[in-house]
Amino acid sequence: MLKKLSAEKQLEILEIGIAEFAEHGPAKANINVIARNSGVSVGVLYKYYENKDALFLACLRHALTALERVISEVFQSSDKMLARTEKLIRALQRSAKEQPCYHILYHEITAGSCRQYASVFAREIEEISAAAYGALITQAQAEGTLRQDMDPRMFAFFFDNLLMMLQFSYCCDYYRERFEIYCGRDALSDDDKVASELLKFFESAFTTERSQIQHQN
Amino acid sequence: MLKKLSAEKQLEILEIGIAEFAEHGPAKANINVIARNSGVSVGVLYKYYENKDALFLACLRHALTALERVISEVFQSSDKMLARTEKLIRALQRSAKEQPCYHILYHEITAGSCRQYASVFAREIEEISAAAYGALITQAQAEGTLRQDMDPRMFAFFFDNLLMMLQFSYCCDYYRERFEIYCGRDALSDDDKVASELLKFFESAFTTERSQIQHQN
Amino acid sequence: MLKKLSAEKQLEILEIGIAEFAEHGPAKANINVIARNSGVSVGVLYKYYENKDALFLACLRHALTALERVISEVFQSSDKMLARTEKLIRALQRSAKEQPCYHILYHEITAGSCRQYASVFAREIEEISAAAYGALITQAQAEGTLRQDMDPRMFAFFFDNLLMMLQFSYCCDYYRERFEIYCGRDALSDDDKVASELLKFFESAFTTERSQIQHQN
Amino acid sequence: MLKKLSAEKQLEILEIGIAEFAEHGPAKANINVIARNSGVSVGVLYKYYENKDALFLACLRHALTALERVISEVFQSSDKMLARTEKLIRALQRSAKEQPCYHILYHEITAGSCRQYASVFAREIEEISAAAYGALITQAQAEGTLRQDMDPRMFAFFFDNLLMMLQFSYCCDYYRERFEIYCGRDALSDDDKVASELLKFFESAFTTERSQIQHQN
DNA sequence: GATGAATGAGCGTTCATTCAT
DNA sequence: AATGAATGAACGCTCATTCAT
Repeated sequence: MLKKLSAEKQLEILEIGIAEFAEHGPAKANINVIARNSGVSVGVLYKYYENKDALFLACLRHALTALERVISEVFQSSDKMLARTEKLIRALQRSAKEQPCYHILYHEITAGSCRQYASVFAREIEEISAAAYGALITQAQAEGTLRQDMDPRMFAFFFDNLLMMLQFSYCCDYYRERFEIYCGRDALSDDDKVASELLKFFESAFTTERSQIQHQN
Repeated sequence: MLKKLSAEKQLEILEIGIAEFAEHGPAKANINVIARNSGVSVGVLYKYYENKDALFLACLRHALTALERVISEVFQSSDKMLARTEKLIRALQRSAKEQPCYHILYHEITAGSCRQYASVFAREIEEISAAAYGALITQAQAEGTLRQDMDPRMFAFFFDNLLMMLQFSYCCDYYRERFEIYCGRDALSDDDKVASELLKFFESAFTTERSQIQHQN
Repeated sequence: MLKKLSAEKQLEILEIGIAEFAEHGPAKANINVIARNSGVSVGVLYKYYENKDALFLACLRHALTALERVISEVFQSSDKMLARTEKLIRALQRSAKEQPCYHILYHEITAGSCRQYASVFAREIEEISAAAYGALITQAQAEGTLRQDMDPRMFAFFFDNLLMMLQFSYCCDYYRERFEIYCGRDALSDDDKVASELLKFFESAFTTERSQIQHQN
Repeated sequence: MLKKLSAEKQLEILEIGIAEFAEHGPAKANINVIARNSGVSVGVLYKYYENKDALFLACLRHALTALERVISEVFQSSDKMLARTEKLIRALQRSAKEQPCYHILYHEITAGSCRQYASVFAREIEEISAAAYGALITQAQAEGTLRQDMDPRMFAFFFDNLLMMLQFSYCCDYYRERFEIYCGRDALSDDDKVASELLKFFESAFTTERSQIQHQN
């Protein structure tokens, strides 16, 4: 369906759309505003996207693709679990600050206004990371670098929960505010501190069992 | 706010409102539907609540008060850290299943459509739990039941992150779907398993440091 | 669904609607104009009629009911065929001049823009008159006041064709123009002449057969 | 009007336009669809036709010219009134089945959406046939093959009314449905029956007067 | 000249809010 | 005070028309 609109224009529409949808949510976002801000007419929007919903989904997909790229880059490396985790944390911190709207939009799918897409998108998005994390963790357990006594899938789940909350804490208004309340006004800027603290939190979870066994002896 | 409507009616309005706002999100929720379902006229709604926003906030406050009660009940006890954590997990599991809309509404504040209330509500809601968790953790560190090498506020933050994600995973469509993807179709019903796994994850974080020091030796 | 709007207001909306739909056709008729001209808000229109289509159908039904009344009044009488036909012609002439829009709307159903309702409305409207005319004609044949050698249904069909064209010729712009071209500028005002000529045309069709048989002898 | 487009292309545009206008009515017909289906750009359409209206009128004129040809072919012959009438009926039946859209378009001018062209087109189209029929009838009366006691113009009018309704009954959805209701499901296919019955109806009108005089004696 | 992407006025429809009863 | 009918601004979407290429 996309044909002639210059690639940059297409991208601009998506970027503007992402900003609008992220700012007001899919329900309150205004198609006419997106058109105006993109410097195109509504007609163009409707030439390329069947309706508001379709445009929203296109914005979403664009944002998610970018986020996936961030994650998958980290997964290219052959680092050990902890090193990789640190890279992941750093990448999310950077990305959430550089492209907050992408992460906000990701968060938006979890809200009620997107209820209709919930199951479709959950499968599309989370299945990938669930599999990646699950595999990583199973492998780590096999190598003995991760405690043996936890369900790897649940471990992956808690692991990703912390990462999701981390990214949202850098860009979603409410979570950012909460972040400051919990960790102090500087938390948002002191990425090193946050990264190292989260890493410590993870680290213990990774390695405790053996030590606990020692401890019990 | 006037005071003539019977207490039950007021409550009913709030309950119905919570259901409607939770189902459709604040933007798409329909005031006229709330009135009809509550068995009152829109006129009454506007007598008691200045506008849709005000009604939403009232519903929100009602839901949050109930959630706070759940938490604070757990905090009444003088249990040790781990025991208390388990109680918290169990309470959240139960509450998220019994009153999903309350939790959904809580989640809704974090979405873009509520951007305007973000900072106000974050303070109102999170300051309490942040303080409670922070105090608990500081105390636990003092007592030696919690590792010393972590920032207590950050620790509280990660701790609460996991609990928030837990509650959302039981009632918000997207998170529930994701929960199943990560942990399997039975995760939603096997509360014991989830509770024990999350507890293990926490436990290690609580106690690792000493053992790691041992480990380093 | 109709509940509180005063009966007169309801009627006014229908009348204004009929005028608007008759003037511009269903596709070009403007809901906001109908609302404005009726002295109500669009909201009211949409409270009583689900959408433009539903309003159009309501207008149509209103007009058709009035037209049916005109016809059925003529059919109350126990006149002979010819007398009744004359009454019918006169009634249609009068009605088409007094309430042109009703007839125009009836004509509108036959146009392409109403294609979707064609079969439903044809059954609803024409079945009644087809049956009435058919019965009348069969009876007339039995009584010997009508030629025997014609299919009564086809006879009824041609009979009604002439009456339909007659009514349209008094109110639909094109047909009126055509009427004048065929019959002269005065035709539109000289109802007596038109009635008597049409009657003569019918009369011969009613009674020819016997005489033709005589003729053939 | 420019003259560069190949004659075939011009014709194709008109044919496609006729189909589109006939199917959806002038108001809902879509210029862009006509362009696409014709294999030309909208730009070309607007080069040759000032606007949608002009294109519609061109389609109309094309359709009407074809219909006139059908009629005028019948009028070439030097048949007697009845024979000629039969030929006319047959020609209309055939044409209405072979090129339904042409007849549908003709019918469309009579609808409200074409109100603006009513008088112009009525003159253009009906004056010719009115004159032809009028002359024919006057001549027939002079020859004594037609009853003397009727206004020839009115006679021509009723005569044409029946023919118009006949052609519409073969192609316009509503009229076709009505045709079946009046004359049975087979009427549409049994052209012979319809032609003969209509001819009988006419025949009597042509010749009644004398026989009635005889009858009165 | 031909193209068809782009335009944007215009309309159908919704629903938060008001106010006459 | 309570009602709920009525309001009308606002927004999604269409498509006749234009114009840069």
